[in-house]
Amino acid sequence: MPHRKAQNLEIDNLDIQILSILMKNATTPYTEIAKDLIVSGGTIHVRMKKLEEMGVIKGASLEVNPQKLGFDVTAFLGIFLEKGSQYNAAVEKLKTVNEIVELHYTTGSYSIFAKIVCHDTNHLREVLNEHIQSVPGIQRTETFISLEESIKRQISLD
Amino acid sequence: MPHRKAQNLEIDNLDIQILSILMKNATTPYTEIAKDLIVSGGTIHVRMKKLEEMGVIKGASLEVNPQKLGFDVTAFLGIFLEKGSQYNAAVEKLKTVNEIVELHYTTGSYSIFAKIVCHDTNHLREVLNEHIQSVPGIQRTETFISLEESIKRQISLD
DNA sequence: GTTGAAAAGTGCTGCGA
DNA sequence: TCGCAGCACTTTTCAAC
Repeated sequence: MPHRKAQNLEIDNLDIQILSILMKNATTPYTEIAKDLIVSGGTIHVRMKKLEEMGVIKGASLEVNPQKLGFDVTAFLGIFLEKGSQYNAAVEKLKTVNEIVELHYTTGSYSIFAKIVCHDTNHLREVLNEHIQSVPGIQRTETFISLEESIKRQISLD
Repeated sequence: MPHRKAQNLEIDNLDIQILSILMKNATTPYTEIAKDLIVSGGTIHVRMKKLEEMGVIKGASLEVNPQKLGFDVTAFLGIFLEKGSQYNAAVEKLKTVNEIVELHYTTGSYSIFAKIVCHDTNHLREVLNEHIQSVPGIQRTETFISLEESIKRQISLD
């Protein structure tokens, strides 16, 4: 097996600054970032490639406004499992429920914590009754409907 | 005031298909989308501009892996307020807490529901004690630490 | 509203320091 | 390892359908 190509796998201050700019606006041109940070465009490119290889960058995604697309109800679900060992099987079932956008295995009162986006309250009730509470192992759920999303942002690297 | 420029402000099937592709990978070139949907590149551009003006598209953001940047602890907080009327004042204070990435005004047991990302459990405790529980109007909080994020995706438009 | 091509700008790949 | 310059590609614009 050949020796792995030596390369710097640490994240330095320049990397952090690049990420910080792109996390606010992923469409910022490399040339503009380069100008701001007083380095060449090629350097930005090399750093981005390194960060991608390291797995720091998972990709870029388009942020849409769900309400404008007819998704008016965002809710959080606390899910109780009969036994913790049923987690993996339950998650596999829940992955097929498209309305679930986020799902965590958590400490505290609930076993599973999920975020769900639906068209309206009827749609929410339908998903809860027909697709979630029917999953084997799921005992009961508690629903928290979001009336207002006041903060939505990325982690700050500063 | 001049007459507003007439333009189609409805979202049709083509718009949905464009959004669907870009929500999976925001870096897909317009030319490739155009080829897939059998329209010209110019059309994709016009539609995207319309969707931006309509506020359907909020922007594009880089997805990073928080763990690789030293953020190992994700948690959800259920926050109890003394009075619901203190919501706005409390949110203003909480906006200054950088570790909070998402905050909702919810129905159910809690008044406020927040998602928080920290370096480690000590950092989490510090933020809770010093920056959150000290906010006027906040009575107490319940913490759910995420041990595993099993689902993280966007809403499906299909 | 859509098309197709031209113009402007960006991303990528060597070579040199 | 970084910076510069040329090439390939994408985005953007615009006249015409």
